[in-house]
Amino acid sequence: METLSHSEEQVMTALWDCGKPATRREIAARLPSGCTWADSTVLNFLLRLEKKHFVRPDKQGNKNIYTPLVRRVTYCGAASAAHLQRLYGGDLRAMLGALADTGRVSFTDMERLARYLDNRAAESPEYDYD
Amino acid sequence: METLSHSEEQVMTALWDCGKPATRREIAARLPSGCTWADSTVLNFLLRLEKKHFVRPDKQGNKNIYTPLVRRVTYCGAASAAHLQRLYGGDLRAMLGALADTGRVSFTDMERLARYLDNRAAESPEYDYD
DNA sequence: AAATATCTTCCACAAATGTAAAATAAAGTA
DNA sequence: TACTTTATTTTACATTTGTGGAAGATATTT
Repeated sequence: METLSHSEEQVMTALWDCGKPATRREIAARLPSGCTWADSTVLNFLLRLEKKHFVRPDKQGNKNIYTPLVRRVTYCGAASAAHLQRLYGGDLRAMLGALADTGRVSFTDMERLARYLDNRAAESPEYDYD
Repeated sequence: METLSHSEEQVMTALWDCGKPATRREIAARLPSGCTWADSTVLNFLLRLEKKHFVRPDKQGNKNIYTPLVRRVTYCGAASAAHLQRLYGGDLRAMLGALADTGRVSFTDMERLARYLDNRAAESPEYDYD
């Protein structure tokens, strides 16, 4: 799969967050609060995402409605797998440990996660492929 | 913290993997197997890492011995937190789900992880900061 | 010492990225 | 219809990244 820059990822994330095809204004509204990009900057990223076949713009009058062409879980899964490989050699526990140490992922989060994984384990034998 | 490019991250990862200060040859030997970088490419990345204060080269005769100046867990934790925020709005479960769906992280891995988290929860009350 | 092999640093250059102004087009409005 | 607003597309340009050759410095061998 084609790769995205961090900025492009943020725009895709905003679009995915919209939950349905969206205009550039709706997308911009979902960008992280601190974001100060000019209108044309956002539009330009959308152009580049179109070139990379990540979105399709549909003309509605003079406006564009953007539809994601890649599923979030597909792209993000691949990106996270690459990240995991590059930084931790694929060791998931190492990543979780590093995240915990930042303090930005709390013990409570981890606990919830553990419960989630336990459930997933119990209910989803289809993931047993190794 | 200063940010690194993917290539620079790979070089840092290789250095961290060495477990101790290392020469550029030792570092290069730890790069992912498929890597075809020319010698001067690796050296150049090390130069850039030096500019960014991620490594310190100590001359040993004409050779350089490179020492990491940033702890792996520090950099990787921050990088992963940023990744998590950018792609999943900070939702760790979403990331784990996406990873599981790639098939590159197996159910067994997840199970092991769940046990690890449970233990961490039991043994490390110092992580209870929220 | 001369020749040879190693190392590192400097330079170069194309491609990608971040950022946005200028140009163009379409739509709404006085 | 002429003016104003809003959208999109083009173009621009500095910075960073990926990649490695050329040049300079040090050591090793004959």
